[in-house]
Amino acid sequence: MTKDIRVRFAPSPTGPLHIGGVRTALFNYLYAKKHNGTFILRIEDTDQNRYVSGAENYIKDALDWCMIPYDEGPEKDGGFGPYRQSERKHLYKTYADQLVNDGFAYYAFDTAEELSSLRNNYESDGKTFVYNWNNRTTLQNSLSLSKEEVNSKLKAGEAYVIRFKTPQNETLNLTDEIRGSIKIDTNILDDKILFKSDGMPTYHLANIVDDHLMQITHVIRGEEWLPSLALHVLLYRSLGWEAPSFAHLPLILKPIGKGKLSKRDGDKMGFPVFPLQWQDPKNDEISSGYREDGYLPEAVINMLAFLGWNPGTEQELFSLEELIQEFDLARVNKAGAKFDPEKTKWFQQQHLQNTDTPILSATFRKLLVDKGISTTLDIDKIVETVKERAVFTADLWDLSHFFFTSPTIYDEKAIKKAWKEDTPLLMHELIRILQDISDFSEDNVSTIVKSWIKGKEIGFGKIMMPLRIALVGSLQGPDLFVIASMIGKEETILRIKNTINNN
RNA sequence: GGCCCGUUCGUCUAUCGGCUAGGACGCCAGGUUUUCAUCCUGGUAAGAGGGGUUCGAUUCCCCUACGGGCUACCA
Repeated sequence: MTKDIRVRFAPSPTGPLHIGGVRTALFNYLYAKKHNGTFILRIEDTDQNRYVSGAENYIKDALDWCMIPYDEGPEKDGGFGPYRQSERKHLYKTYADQLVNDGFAYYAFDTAEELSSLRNNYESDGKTFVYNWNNRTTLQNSLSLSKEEVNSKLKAGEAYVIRFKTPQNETLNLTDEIRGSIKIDTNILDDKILFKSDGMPTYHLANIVDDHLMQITHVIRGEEWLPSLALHVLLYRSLGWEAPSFAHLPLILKPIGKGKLSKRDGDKMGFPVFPLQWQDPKNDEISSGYREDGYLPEAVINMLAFLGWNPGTEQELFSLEELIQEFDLARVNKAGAKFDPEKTKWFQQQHLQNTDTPILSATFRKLLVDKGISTTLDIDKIVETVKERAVFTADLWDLSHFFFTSPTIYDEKAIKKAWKEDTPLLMHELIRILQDISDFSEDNVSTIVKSWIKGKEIGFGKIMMPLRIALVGSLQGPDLFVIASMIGKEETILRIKNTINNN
């Protein structure tokens, strides 16, 4: 029996999850589900200074809205909890100590100030300070100090960190599922801090310990972690553990300009970078979200899936189920992908068209209630006739308001174009024709009005355009006879009269 | 600066040595819709540059250029 696949999404609650994070979660989820595995949410809250309240709930809500539920996570224990690193605090020290005892790590007493002034000195010389084999014996640590000195410092309660003692003169042959093999010379690595002086582990230690304890088989994360891969693999080895497989996802880049997509880009460039709207607890600033902007989660995940992955066929529209079926790490690209708001809109439009009318009607009914509109009209039919020109559900109102309310303002350009001197006379004549129609079904009205126009030997536009202005208020919208039939004879005639009086 | 990763139409991408380089978004044109949108049809547009390897390179290797990431007691 092969080992069960277990993957994890491990965000840190420092703010709202942005779409890059959602994509990482999605790929983990797709991989897990494709292989009947387990998808785990782990909250990496080891940095107390950057903790933002509400962020964890945001992450959960976002995953929920995006339809990527986790099998294990906070409040959802699968036997590997707890799932917040702050609640696992007691675990990490043991492993840090083990590494020290086994000679793979050491205590360091250099203060943050000392190190930062060292960095500044190096920088002014045009060099970069790296804490590693090259200078570790000249700094304040258990490698340079005598055993007695170290013990007395420790006993005195002096602040210390635990650093990894990177092995020397070794070429590591690392494997990434997406990029293949990567060779790294250990001499260029620095002695990363594993355990901070505040008693918390750094990402590097906590991550390895938790992935091991939680029996993670595949680590799928963003490319920004690629430089840490060597350290992580070394850590597994030093702890005597088998390392999982690694896959580093290409980054999502800004649509225009340079660099990776950042949290600030969204509202600056006019599109959301967050799945859900977010209000910053510090300054109450609001950042827009895909959900609030009217996007369907189906569209968002479809778009996200295609940022860095493709099925190799020409199919672009996918349901979640289909994505699970087709997903394959081997088909993930290596290069970063620029985010495209236009294509995102297209995905949305396509998914909205693929949404069944009753589902759209349900949200539309709520929208009507919010607008204080009560109606006896057939909402399903209205949605059906108007749907094909909508991109967002909110568009439904703009495309159908004239079914519910008479026009009060008329589009100026439309009037100029279609409301001529002889129009009022023709409209009065039309009213008389309409008055005599007893069966006001769209087919019947259409037949009668059209034959009347033909009989008059004038262009259709002479009648149809003014009529459209009367019923809609502008030269837009679906078939006129559908509208007339739905609002009924009286309302139709009333609107024509109103228009005559107003123009 | 150092290290690592990457590089096909403007953008997302297909191609796993044989290419008239395919699709999608966008854009442009035409058609349908006596309106608008949708929709349909067509068009536009690409292998960063230079060396190899090979009968043959977009595909393999090297160099350069460019892009991206990392370089914190942040993740």
